[in-house]
Amino acid sequence: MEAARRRRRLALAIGNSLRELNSQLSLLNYRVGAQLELRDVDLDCLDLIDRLGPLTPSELARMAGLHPATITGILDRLERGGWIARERDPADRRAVLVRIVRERLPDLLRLYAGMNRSMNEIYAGYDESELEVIADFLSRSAKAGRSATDELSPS
Amino acid sequence: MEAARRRRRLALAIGNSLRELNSQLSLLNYRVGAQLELRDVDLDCLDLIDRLGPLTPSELARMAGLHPATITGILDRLERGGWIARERDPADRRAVLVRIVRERLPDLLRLYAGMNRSMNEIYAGYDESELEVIADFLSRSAKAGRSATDELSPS
DNA sequence: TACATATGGTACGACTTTCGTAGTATATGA
DNA sequence: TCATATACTACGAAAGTCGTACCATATGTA
Repeated sequence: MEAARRRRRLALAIGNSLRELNSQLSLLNYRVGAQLELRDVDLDCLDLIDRLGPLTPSELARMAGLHPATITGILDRLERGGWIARERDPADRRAVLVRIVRERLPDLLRLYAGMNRSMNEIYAGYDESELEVIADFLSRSAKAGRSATDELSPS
Repeated sequence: MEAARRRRRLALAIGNSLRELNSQLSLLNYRVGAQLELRDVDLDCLDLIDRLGPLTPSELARMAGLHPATITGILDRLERGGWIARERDPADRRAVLVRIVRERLPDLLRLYAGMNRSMNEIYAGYDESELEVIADFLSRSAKAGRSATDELSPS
């Protein structure tokens, strides 16, 4: 069947692009981190803190798959740079709540400005239904990534 | 304009999914690396070696944005695990050519099997023209990532 | 050819990061 | 009230990173 072969070829192309995109975004994060004197794992954590709101170091450790003591070091660096703040949890005074310092965010976004501009240009080339297909695909893929990761972890 | 707002919302959703996908794939790589007693940077390099064929440590250092001496350590780990082989370049006997050991690849792919299965299920939900849109989008995004990274590097 | 200079890779050592363990503070349950 | 569990971090050992130096080889010049 000719159609099946075309589909296989497309799936392969998607997989390769996904791999390369992942590789490029990792490298971009690495470079951004270097500019800010942060490690890429620091930026990963900062992203999680931004997306998942104020959370405790333990939760962050679980989400990032890192040892709690490692998180301490990462938070030390992020705090020293003024990217996050550590606050006591009023409900549980053993716990610490990590929150992002929003005033500092523009300094980070500035470094992603080039990427954002390019992405906006790319969006402009698609009509609304195509954008919906893309959004849907990415959302499903992210979910697939989450499941695959969970399967691998011995938790 | 209603349409413009819908487009903005879709662009935002795509950006968020992309961010989360990147985060998830990084985490997946990290977990896969842990299973193989490799660092995630090792896997990044292995991926580059796989995609860009046999290359020298210097080229790899440039592609990965790492110090040449760091590459030595990474290659040592990869070689010790049997993932790559170092060979003298017949054309330039100072140089070393790093090539991937294909026989060892299944051990790596096995760990990505869950992700691959999920992705295949996702592909199955789209028709051919939709897959083309997705492939095109990802390819452009990867290229955008490459440009954005190059802009940030002081090379 | 002979020599100076440039380049590729790695060994070495200083510095940093990571993570297992232990310790302190607080919470929970009997 | 006391025992136990949990949250976080300090500390130290082990590993990773990277600037420098070094050796081998290549390239350019006389």
